[in-house]
Amino acid sequence: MSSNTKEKILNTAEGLFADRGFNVSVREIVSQAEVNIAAVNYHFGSKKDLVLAVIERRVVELNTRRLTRLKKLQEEYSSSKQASRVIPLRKIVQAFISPVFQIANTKDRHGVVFTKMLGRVMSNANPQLKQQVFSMFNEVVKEFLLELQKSLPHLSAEILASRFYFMVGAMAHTLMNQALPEELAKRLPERKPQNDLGGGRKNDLEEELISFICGGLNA
Amino acid sequence: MSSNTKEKILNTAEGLFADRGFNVSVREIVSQAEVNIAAVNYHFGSKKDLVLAVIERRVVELNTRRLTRLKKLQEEYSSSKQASRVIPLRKIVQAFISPVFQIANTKDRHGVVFTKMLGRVMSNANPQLKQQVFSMFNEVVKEFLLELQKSLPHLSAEILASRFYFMVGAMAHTLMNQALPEELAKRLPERKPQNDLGGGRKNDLEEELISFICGGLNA
DNA sequence: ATAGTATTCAAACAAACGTTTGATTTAATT
DNA sequence: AATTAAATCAAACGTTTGTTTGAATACTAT
Repeated sequence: MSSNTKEKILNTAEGLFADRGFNVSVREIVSQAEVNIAAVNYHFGSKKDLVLAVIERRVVELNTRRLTRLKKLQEEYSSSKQASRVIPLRKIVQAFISPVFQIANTKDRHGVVFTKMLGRVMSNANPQLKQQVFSMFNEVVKEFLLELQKSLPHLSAEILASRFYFMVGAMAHTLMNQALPEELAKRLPERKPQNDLGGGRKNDLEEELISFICGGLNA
Repeated sequence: MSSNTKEKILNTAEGLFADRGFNVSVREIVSQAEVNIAAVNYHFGSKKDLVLAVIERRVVELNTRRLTRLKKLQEEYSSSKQASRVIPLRKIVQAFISPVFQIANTKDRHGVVFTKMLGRVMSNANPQLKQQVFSMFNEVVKEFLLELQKSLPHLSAEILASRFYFMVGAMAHTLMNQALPEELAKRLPERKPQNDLGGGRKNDLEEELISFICGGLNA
């Protein structure tokens, strides 16, 4: 069995990137991972390549999850049994958004770390890194845009692209700071709780985000 | 008349922060501003304080613009002549979003710079900076949340806070990279142009964003 | 004009950065 | 057991970072 130094670095770096952005020093990473300072350059070549490796590991998983769900929807709604061959908007949005929260909830503690890091990626300043990461999402974005276009035929390509972009923005911002909405709520006077009887409403951020996006997409 | 060194630093720093984030070096700022390296610490104390000064200068202006528009709406709709005393949702959202684009369009070249920098602030990693900047928005957020609550009385405080948060996310992401939507549109097959006759539709990002947000808020 | 304050300047500071080195230890191969 | 390759280590490399210094210049007030 090979050493676990490489994975220790990947996991530790991911956690630090999530919390403090990609400007954490190599020294801090190796210190928390309890490995030697030279290990990063030995195993990854450079810090830049480490950043890419950390991101790519999760993006690959996210891409397959998203595409799998989309393919399943496509098969389901292309069957002749269905009255309409168009996939409902909410289903598409769910296929795009849910995998992110799935990874966050089902995995170990690294899950929520991933979502925060992903949010950091989407709003990063470095144009090089941005370009490289965006290219990782290329195929998925193309597939979802084409499918969204079928469900929203009244929208022009430009407007649909803009709204897709707003969707990504709302998602990225939500991923990056999941504690803020609760703080904001404190500034408002309390309302009578609704659906607290038998509904069992989860009131989680995921469903809220999906509803918001669907409302925005077919505004 | 006092020297313009201080303002040269503020303007140059703002442009660099917008393009490349807040990690640009002091040396690069003073080099582009054509002032001495010691000027930053002399006029602002530290780089951190420079960052805050750059941000605060614009946030103050944005806050007053937003609150002015909101107050005007409140007066307008609290007058007894109006049938309903509730401000329409879109008016509130416009009062929140439009000032950002106003500054971007009416000012000189620094306008669009400001919007990009503001987007960087909203999705910044540094928790200290985030805290300080968010406190600058405290009053405005409170005022708008209270007014939104009147226009969306069926939403609980938590859900409204979440959606307000989504709105800020979509806006911040849009401000940070205004070129991306057009690139996304290229990936879609072209549609027949609509409303190209007499409508004179501007099809600008601002109206699109507002529509998206309104759709999301009352989903 | 003179004194005093405010500003600018070249130079240097210590600290932190990513990376490299060469020796040493561990693991795999023959 | 001997040989080769892989991995880890302490130490140092050369840059870049934000900041400070003290002298020189510009401005203001008397």
